[in-house]
Amino acid sequence: ASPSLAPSSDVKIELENAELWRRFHEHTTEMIVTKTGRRMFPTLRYRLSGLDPNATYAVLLEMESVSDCRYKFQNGRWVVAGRADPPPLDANHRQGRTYTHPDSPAPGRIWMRQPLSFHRIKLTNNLLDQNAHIHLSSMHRYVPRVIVVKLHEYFTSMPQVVASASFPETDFIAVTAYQNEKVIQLKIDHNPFAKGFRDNGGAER
Amino acid sequence: ASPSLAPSSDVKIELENAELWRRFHEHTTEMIVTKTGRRMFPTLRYRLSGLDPNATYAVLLEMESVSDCRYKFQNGRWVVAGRADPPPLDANHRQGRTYTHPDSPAPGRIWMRQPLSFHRIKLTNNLLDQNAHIHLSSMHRYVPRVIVVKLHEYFTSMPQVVASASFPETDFIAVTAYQNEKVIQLKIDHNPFAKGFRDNGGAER
DNA sequence: GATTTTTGCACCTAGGTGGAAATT
DNA sequence: TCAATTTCCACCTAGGTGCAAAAA
Repeated sequence: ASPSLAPSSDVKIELENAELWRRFHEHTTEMIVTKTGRRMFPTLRYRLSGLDPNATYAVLLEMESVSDCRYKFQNGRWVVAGRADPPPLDANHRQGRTYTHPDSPAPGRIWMRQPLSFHRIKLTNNLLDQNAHIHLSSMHRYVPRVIVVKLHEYFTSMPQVVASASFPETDFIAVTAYQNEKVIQLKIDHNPFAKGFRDNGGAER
Repeated sequence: ASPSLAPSSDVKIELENAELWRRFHEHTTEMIVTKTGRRMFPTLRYRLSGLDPNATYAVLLEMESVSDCRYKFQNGRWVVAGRADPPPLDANHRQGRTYTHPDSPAPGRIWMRQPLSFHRIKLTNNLLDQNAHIHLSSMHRYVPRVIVVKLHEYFTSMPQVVASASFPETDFIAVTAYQNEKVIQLKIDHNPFAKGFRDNGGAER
């Protein structure tokens, strides 16, 4: 139970709130993208272990394209609708799908102390957006990959990827408006910011 | 007007919102300290120039004790009330008066791009507070000092202080409740969060 | 037409104010 | 009694929701 110095191969990444993600995944998760950037719900939360408590790490999140297809929602189901659009490039000629966790860089001890949350991450469909948001194409599928990078005395030698993981239940389709009512209901039921849309259901008061 | 590579001695630190600070200073600035931590108003805002755009820096803020005295507010004035209490030590046996700007470490280019703000800093009188707040003693005087540290390849050699500055107009007395009505009025008039206490003054509704 | 995107909104969460009363 | 501190509060700022209508 006490933390120990482990070789890189023992670095472990776990999805903290996997159960909630599975409830969405069951109905095909949708995430809103907007011009100004929209947070994800559920939030991506991971637990790290096996890091060197005193070494310095950065943690990245990358949105990986899951298929070569474009999708549409038809007759209550998501179906393929042709080949994927080519990934658009931003002003810096990059795909802009990588996000650095704001606590980076930090010692392993800090990363392992408590689950790390990507709640501040924002998804956008606006290529001109410069606010470090993640650029995605609507109606395309993605899966988040978390990447742990060890920094060797910062810049003296190349950073080294010591672990990376993507969880199938966190796969989602980017949309500009929700398509599936079941997904909407799960968002309303579980996201505190959507409380205003909940039925009060019971005989309270 | 174009940024240039300057030797450390040309690093410049300016107080961004000096005029507002002077209006408070005129009446002796007071800052509230609480158990849970209270923000400062006015906010400390500085402008940096003359850094190496590509070198890595951290920016710190330290609260320096200004006098050996304890103060009290009597007959509408701040007067000396004996010798200062010894600075209490926190659980880590440190005075806990240094705050690292959350953007640290970052390249000089980033620090110079826009004024840097310490609006998230919180003052506390609670020694058990572990939330990286600044510990101060009520009824004592302090002046904030901003310190720019150059990080040489992170940990390979000692960090080097390349500049530091404290501005007399940012001097203040820590209090648990405001003493001077003029200071209260300036806070209410200028802090957006205190808008609820403003007289609507005009003939509006 | 039909589908996809944008905009403005009421309704929330989250948390920063000084006042006033209670406490130390 | 007095001075200093703590607690709770109404009233704000700031910004995250899905909805509905409008626009593309």
